[in-house]
This record gives sequence, structure tokens and C-alpha cells, in this order.
Amino acid sequence: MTELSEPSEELRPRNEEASATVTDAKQAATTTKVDADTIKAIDAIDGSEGTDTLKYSLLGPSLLKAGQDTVDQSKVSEIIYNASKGSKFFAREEERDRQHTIKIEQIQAKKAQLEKLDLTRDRRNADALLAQFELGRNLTQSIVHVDCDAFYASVEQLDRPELANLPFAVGGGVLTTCNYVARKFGVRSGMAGFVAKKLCPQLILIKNNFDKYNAKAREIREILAEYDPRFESASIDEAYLNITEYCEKHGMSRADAVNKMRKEVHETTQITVSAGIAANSKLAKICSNRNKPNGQFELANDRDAIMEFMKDLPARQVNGIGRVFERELAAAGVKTCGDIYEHRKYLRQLFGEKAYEFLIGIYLGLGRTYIQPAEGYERKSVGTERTFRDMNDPAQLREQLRKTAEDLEADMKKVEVKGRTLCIKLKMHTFEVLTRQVSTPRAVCLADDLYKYSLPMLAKLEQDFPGIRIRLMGLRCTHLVSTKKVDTMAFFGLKKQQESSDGAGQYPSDAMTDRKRKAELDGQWEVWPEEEFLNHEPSPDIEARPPTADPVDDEETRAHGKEIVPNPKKEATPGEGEWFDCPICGRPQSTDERQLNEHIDLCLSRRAIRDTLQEAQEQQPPPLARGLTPETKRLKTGNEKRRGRPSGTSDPKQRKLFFGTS
DNA sequence: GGGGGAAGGACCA
DNA sequence: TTCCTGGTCCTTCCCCC
Ligand SMILES: Nc1ncnc2c1ncn2[C@H]1C[C@H](O)[C@@H](COP(=O)(O)OP(=O)(O)OP(=O)(O)O)O1
Ligand SMILES: [Mg+2]
Repeated sequence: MTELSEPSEELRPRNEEASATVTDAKQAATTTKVDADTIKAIDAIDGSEGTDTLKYSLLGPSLLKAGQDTVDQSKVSEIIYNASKGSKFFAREEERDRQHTIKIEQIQAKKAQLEKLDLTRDRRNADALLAQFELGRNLTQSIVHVDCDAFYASVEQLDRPELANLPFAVGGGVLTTCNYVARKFGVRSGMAGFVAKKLCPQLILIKNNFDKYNAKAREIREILAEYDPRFESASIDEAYLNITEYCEKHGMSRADAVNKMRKEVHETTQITVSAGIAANSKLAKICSNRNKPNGQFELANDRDAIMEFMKDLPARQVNGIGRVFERELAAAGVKTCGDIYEHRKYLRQLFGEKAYEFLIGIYLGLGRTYIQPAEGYERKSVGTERTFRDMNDPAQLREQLRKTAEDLEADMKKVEVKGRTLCIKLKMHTFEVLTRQVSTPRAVCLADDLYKYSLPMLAKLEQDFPGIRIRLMGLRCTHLVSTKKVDTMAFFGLKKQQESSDGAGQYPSDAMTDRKRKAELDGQWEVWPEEEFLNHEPSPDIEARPPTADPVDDEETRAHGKEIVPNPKKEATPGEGEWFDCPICGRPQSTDERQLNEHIDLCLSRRAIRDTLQEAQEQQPPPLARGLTPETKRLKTGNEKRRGRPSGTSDPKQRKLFFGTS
């Protein structure tokens, strides 16, 4: 699983001072002008015809990062521009910039059009939405966002303390991060190594060592768990915690608790972290950037304080608003979150329903107030891609495809999944990206199959783009089917798929696993407990049945799984003790791990048999009637209804929506 | 009008 | 001379029911 961290920023206009509580002493000293610069840059953008937007874009996505206070952005931008000029990468960026500019003009034209119309209805709708969201506001929780400082660099520095005062960066062709000394030169994550060298010729480059970072991240998480055992790691160096309970139990203020936590992390792991404390995750995330490095910032759980906080907040600082959307919003007149209100009646028509709701939520400073461990989350795809020297020889391309397929097989084995959709990605020498996908007739994971199904896509692309020259190739599988025995997802009743890891009988290519094919329920199933069993298959005798021949019987498949995650349904009435709802049959079960697993095994194997039978009958769908069987379809919709609010998904990086009222 | 697949793209670390 | 990698979600288009 990949994971990482976040951006940063500071500067608070005077008027926010009153509402936002600064909880770290060193804060006052470190104010920056990045915000101001950013705004200036955007202002410049609006009507400009020149290279301003391109230069701004070339600054990279992380210009809001901490440690830039003393940087002369325009000088940096000039150096980057000159270093990049003339390259293919640059040409591509120019083209993108042109496209964006066209889109901006369309937005402006549309807005001008809308201004002539009577938008009373749209304004009323927006007000209704505001009112509705307001009802869901929850100010009862204390959410903390923790973010390690210059994470990879800090970890490297532990092994090489002599680097402490020298500018250094981690990464190869592109930097993953750099220390704060290097940031003074304008060096940032995501920047090309050679550009960074132009900005800072003495810059020392260190290779990535992900195992080391992951190990360190685990150490840090161990400490976080003391403060909230159900914390959510959002990336390798970031986590959300709900410390409401902790503070209550220990009679501590939130700021004190977080100070203590940060101190503890520093003392035991030697890594400094920054934190934001607020009423919800979105605000906490913004706050954690304010006193970076090694600082914290608290925003009171108070509506007025929050509204004041959002009022002058540059939209770009909100997670989910990047370089492009920032420009588009600016074109519509929205630069700060506070600006959203006066333009509310246009937003839906200009940016669509989702973005509109997202923005309204931002204006109100709403966000998730429930935090849940990431283990309860189901991965959606696995993929691998590699950049190499330009290539256009068909034989070589096939060889590369084969390699990619093998890499992907290894990754899929590691995370124990197969996929029903295979996606190929090519980046041409011009940096233009092409993707093609197919649904495979069966879930696949073996290199032979991955190759077999992706080759025709490659061939087609070669045909459509004669003489195609490629600098990157990737493969990705989606519509995953778990090959784990009982995976944790099951416990959330979200979705469960199971299949034999050796459903290989179908493929002539893998005779080696063939011996093992007992019940090959290669297909996936999706279980929506209530609907599926409570509605038409109560079958009271399930429990009584002996555990039917376990369909899964493979070494690796057995290795993992069987991990119990507490039911997130925390309202489990305390008086009655706790229970888990079986994700398969929906009935409450003992929380005893062994008993529960036994019960689930039973339910699962029962499902397995049923599905195998069913498959025998209705097998065909994939090729033509590709899509869901009527049953699955119904179940799927059922699920959506059941989960109700968008809330559910615990995707750490969920972008839009979710003003979870918990 | 809705579901789904396919292609492209924004965004995040 | 040179600009990564792995993942999520959204939008737009299309076909089909
Ligand atoms: N574009 C990227 N590609 C790959 N890895 C990245 C990228 N950006 C960041 N990372 C990695 C390296 C970082 O150390 C780690 C955490 O990211 P992030 O929190 O944004 O920065 P940081 O921790 O290095 O500095 P900061 O002090 O600003 O938080 O994720
Ligand atoms: Mg960080």
C-alpha cells in the first residue's frame, strides 16, 4: 500500500487571530508570505496572456509547503522556467496550460452569460443546501491531523546526522522530499532533480529507501495508537485521530494532549511531527500545516471561529483543490473559501453538482468527524508502471509489457487479489498519456494472463499511433476480487469477494496450480447481508451445517486473513455488551474472535457453494451483457441505500463530499 | 433516466 | 540531457434497458 503525506502553509490575517487559538509558542515568529504570493500570482493570472500561468504551474503542486517563508518565489519561478524551457516536458506543460486557459475562458463566458439571467432559484437552492449542511454540523469531536516533518528526509537524517545543516533531498529523477535547509532555496517535493540542482547547486541527493520509511512510520503509529486506538493512517506520514475520549479520560485539554503526544513521538522515534486540532478532519488537515515544522495549531470547535477561519483561507489550501481547480475558481471570482458564498448561485452550473456541494461544505468548514482505521478499507486497484528511455521497437515493447506483467503479478500476489479489468497505460515521448482497458472474462492475476489480455491493447495502440514512441508503460487491475481467506472487509459488511486462489483450471497456461482445483469459484460475489440473506434466504439451519469442504486451500491464501476489526458501529448499546454483525447473514454474533471466524467461515462456504452453482448456470455475462447480473445490481443498489449518506467509505483520500454528520 | 464500461484527467503523497 | 509512482475519484462519452 502506498501512502504519504501532505502540504503546508501559514500566515493568518489579523482578524483570524481572535478565533484561532495558537497552541505553540514558536508560532508567532514564523509567519510566511506564501499566501500573499499565491494570491498575487492568481491575480496576475486572471487576465494575463503571457507566461505567468505557465510559470505558476511549473512551480509545482506543492508551493504551499512549509519552509518557504524566506523564498523569493518569482526568482525561483524564473529559474525553473529557464531550466525547463525547450524540453519535451515543458512543451507538454505549455500545451496543458493552453488547454486550461481555453477552459478558463469558457468558464468566464458562461459566468457572464449567467449574470444576465435571473438566478433567484439557484441562490435559493444554494441557501437550502447551506441550511441542510448546517444541520449536520457536529462540533462535539476533537479531531487531530498529525503530519511528520520532511518525513523521508528526517528519516535519512537519523542515519546521517552530518546532513543536518546541509541542503539535501530524497529521490532520483524527481524528488520525493527535501529538508528545510533545501527548502530555503525553493527546492520542493515533486521537483525534477536537475531543476533542484539549478536552484541549489550544493544540494545533496539521497536515494529513496521505502522500507526504512515504512518501518519508521510503524514506530510512530504505535505511539499514536495510545491516544486513539482507532486512528486512521492517511498516508505514510500522516494520520487522523479522534482524541475526544482521550481528553475526557485524562482530563486534559486538546492542546496539552497533542503536545504530549508530539513530545512522546519525538522522544521515542526522533522524528518531529506537526499537528492540527479542530472539529473535523478537513479543518485539522489545514491546521496541521500552520506551525510546521514541529508545531501545532488549534482551531476552536466554535461555529463563528470556524467561519472566520474559512473566510480568508485561500481555496488552494483545501485538500482537493489543486493547481487547476484553483485557477478555475479564481476565474469565477473565488479565491478564498469565504468567496464561495457570494458566488454560490453560479457554482453548480459552472462546476457541476459534486464540486458545488464540495464547495458549499468548504465554505461552512465542514468535514468528517468520524475517524476509522484504514484496515477496514478495500483497495480498488493495483498497478505498476515504469519510465524508461524512449522506446519504439515493437519487440522491445512486448518485452517491456512482459516485464510489467510480471511485476504486476508479484504485486497482486502480495496483496492477494485478482482483477476483472485490466488497464494499460502508455506515456508517449511527448508526455501525452494513453490508456486502454478491457474486462477480462475471468479474474486474472498471473503474468501470462495479464500479458495475454494487454497485448491486444498494445497492438491496437501501435496501429492507431504508427511509430509510437514511448517513455513509460504501466498495467493496472481494477474490479478486484480478493483471494484472501476471510479478509477484514467482511467485517464491515461492505463487500466481500472470495475465490479460490487457484481458479486456474480455466487457463491452460498454469498447469502447476491445476492439481488444486477443488471448488473453483473463480467468480466474485458481493454480499449485502441484510438484503441477501434476511430477505429471501433466512435458512435457519445454516449454523447446524457442518463446515462444508473449505473451498480455499492454498498456502498463501491461508497465511493471512482472519483479522478481526471491531464493528465501527460504535453505538453498540453498552448495556447489552458488544457484538458484531455477521457481514454475510447479518445476524449479531459473539465478539469472540474464534467463534466469529467460525461462524463466518460457515456462512462463506455456504455462499461459495451457491455461487458455484449459480455460475454454472449464468456464467456468460462478462463479454456481452457485461455489467452486473440482475442480482448483483440489485444488491449494489441495496448497498448504496443502506449506507445512506456518502459517509461510509473510509477512503483516506476521499476528495469531495462527506460532511459527515457522524 | 439510470446503470455500466471506457477514456481522460485532477489530485494526493 | 533530464521531470516519478501508486493510488483515488470525477466527468464525459457511449451503449443498453
Ligand atoms: N510527489 C511525490 N512523489 C512521491 N513521494 C512523495 C511526493 N510528495 C511527497 N512524497 C513523500 C515524501 C515525503 O517525505 C512524504 C510526506 O509528504 P509531505 O508530508 O507532503 O512532505 P514532507 O513530510 O516531506 O514535508 P512536510 O514537512 O511539508 O510535511 O511523502
Ligand atoms: Mg509530512
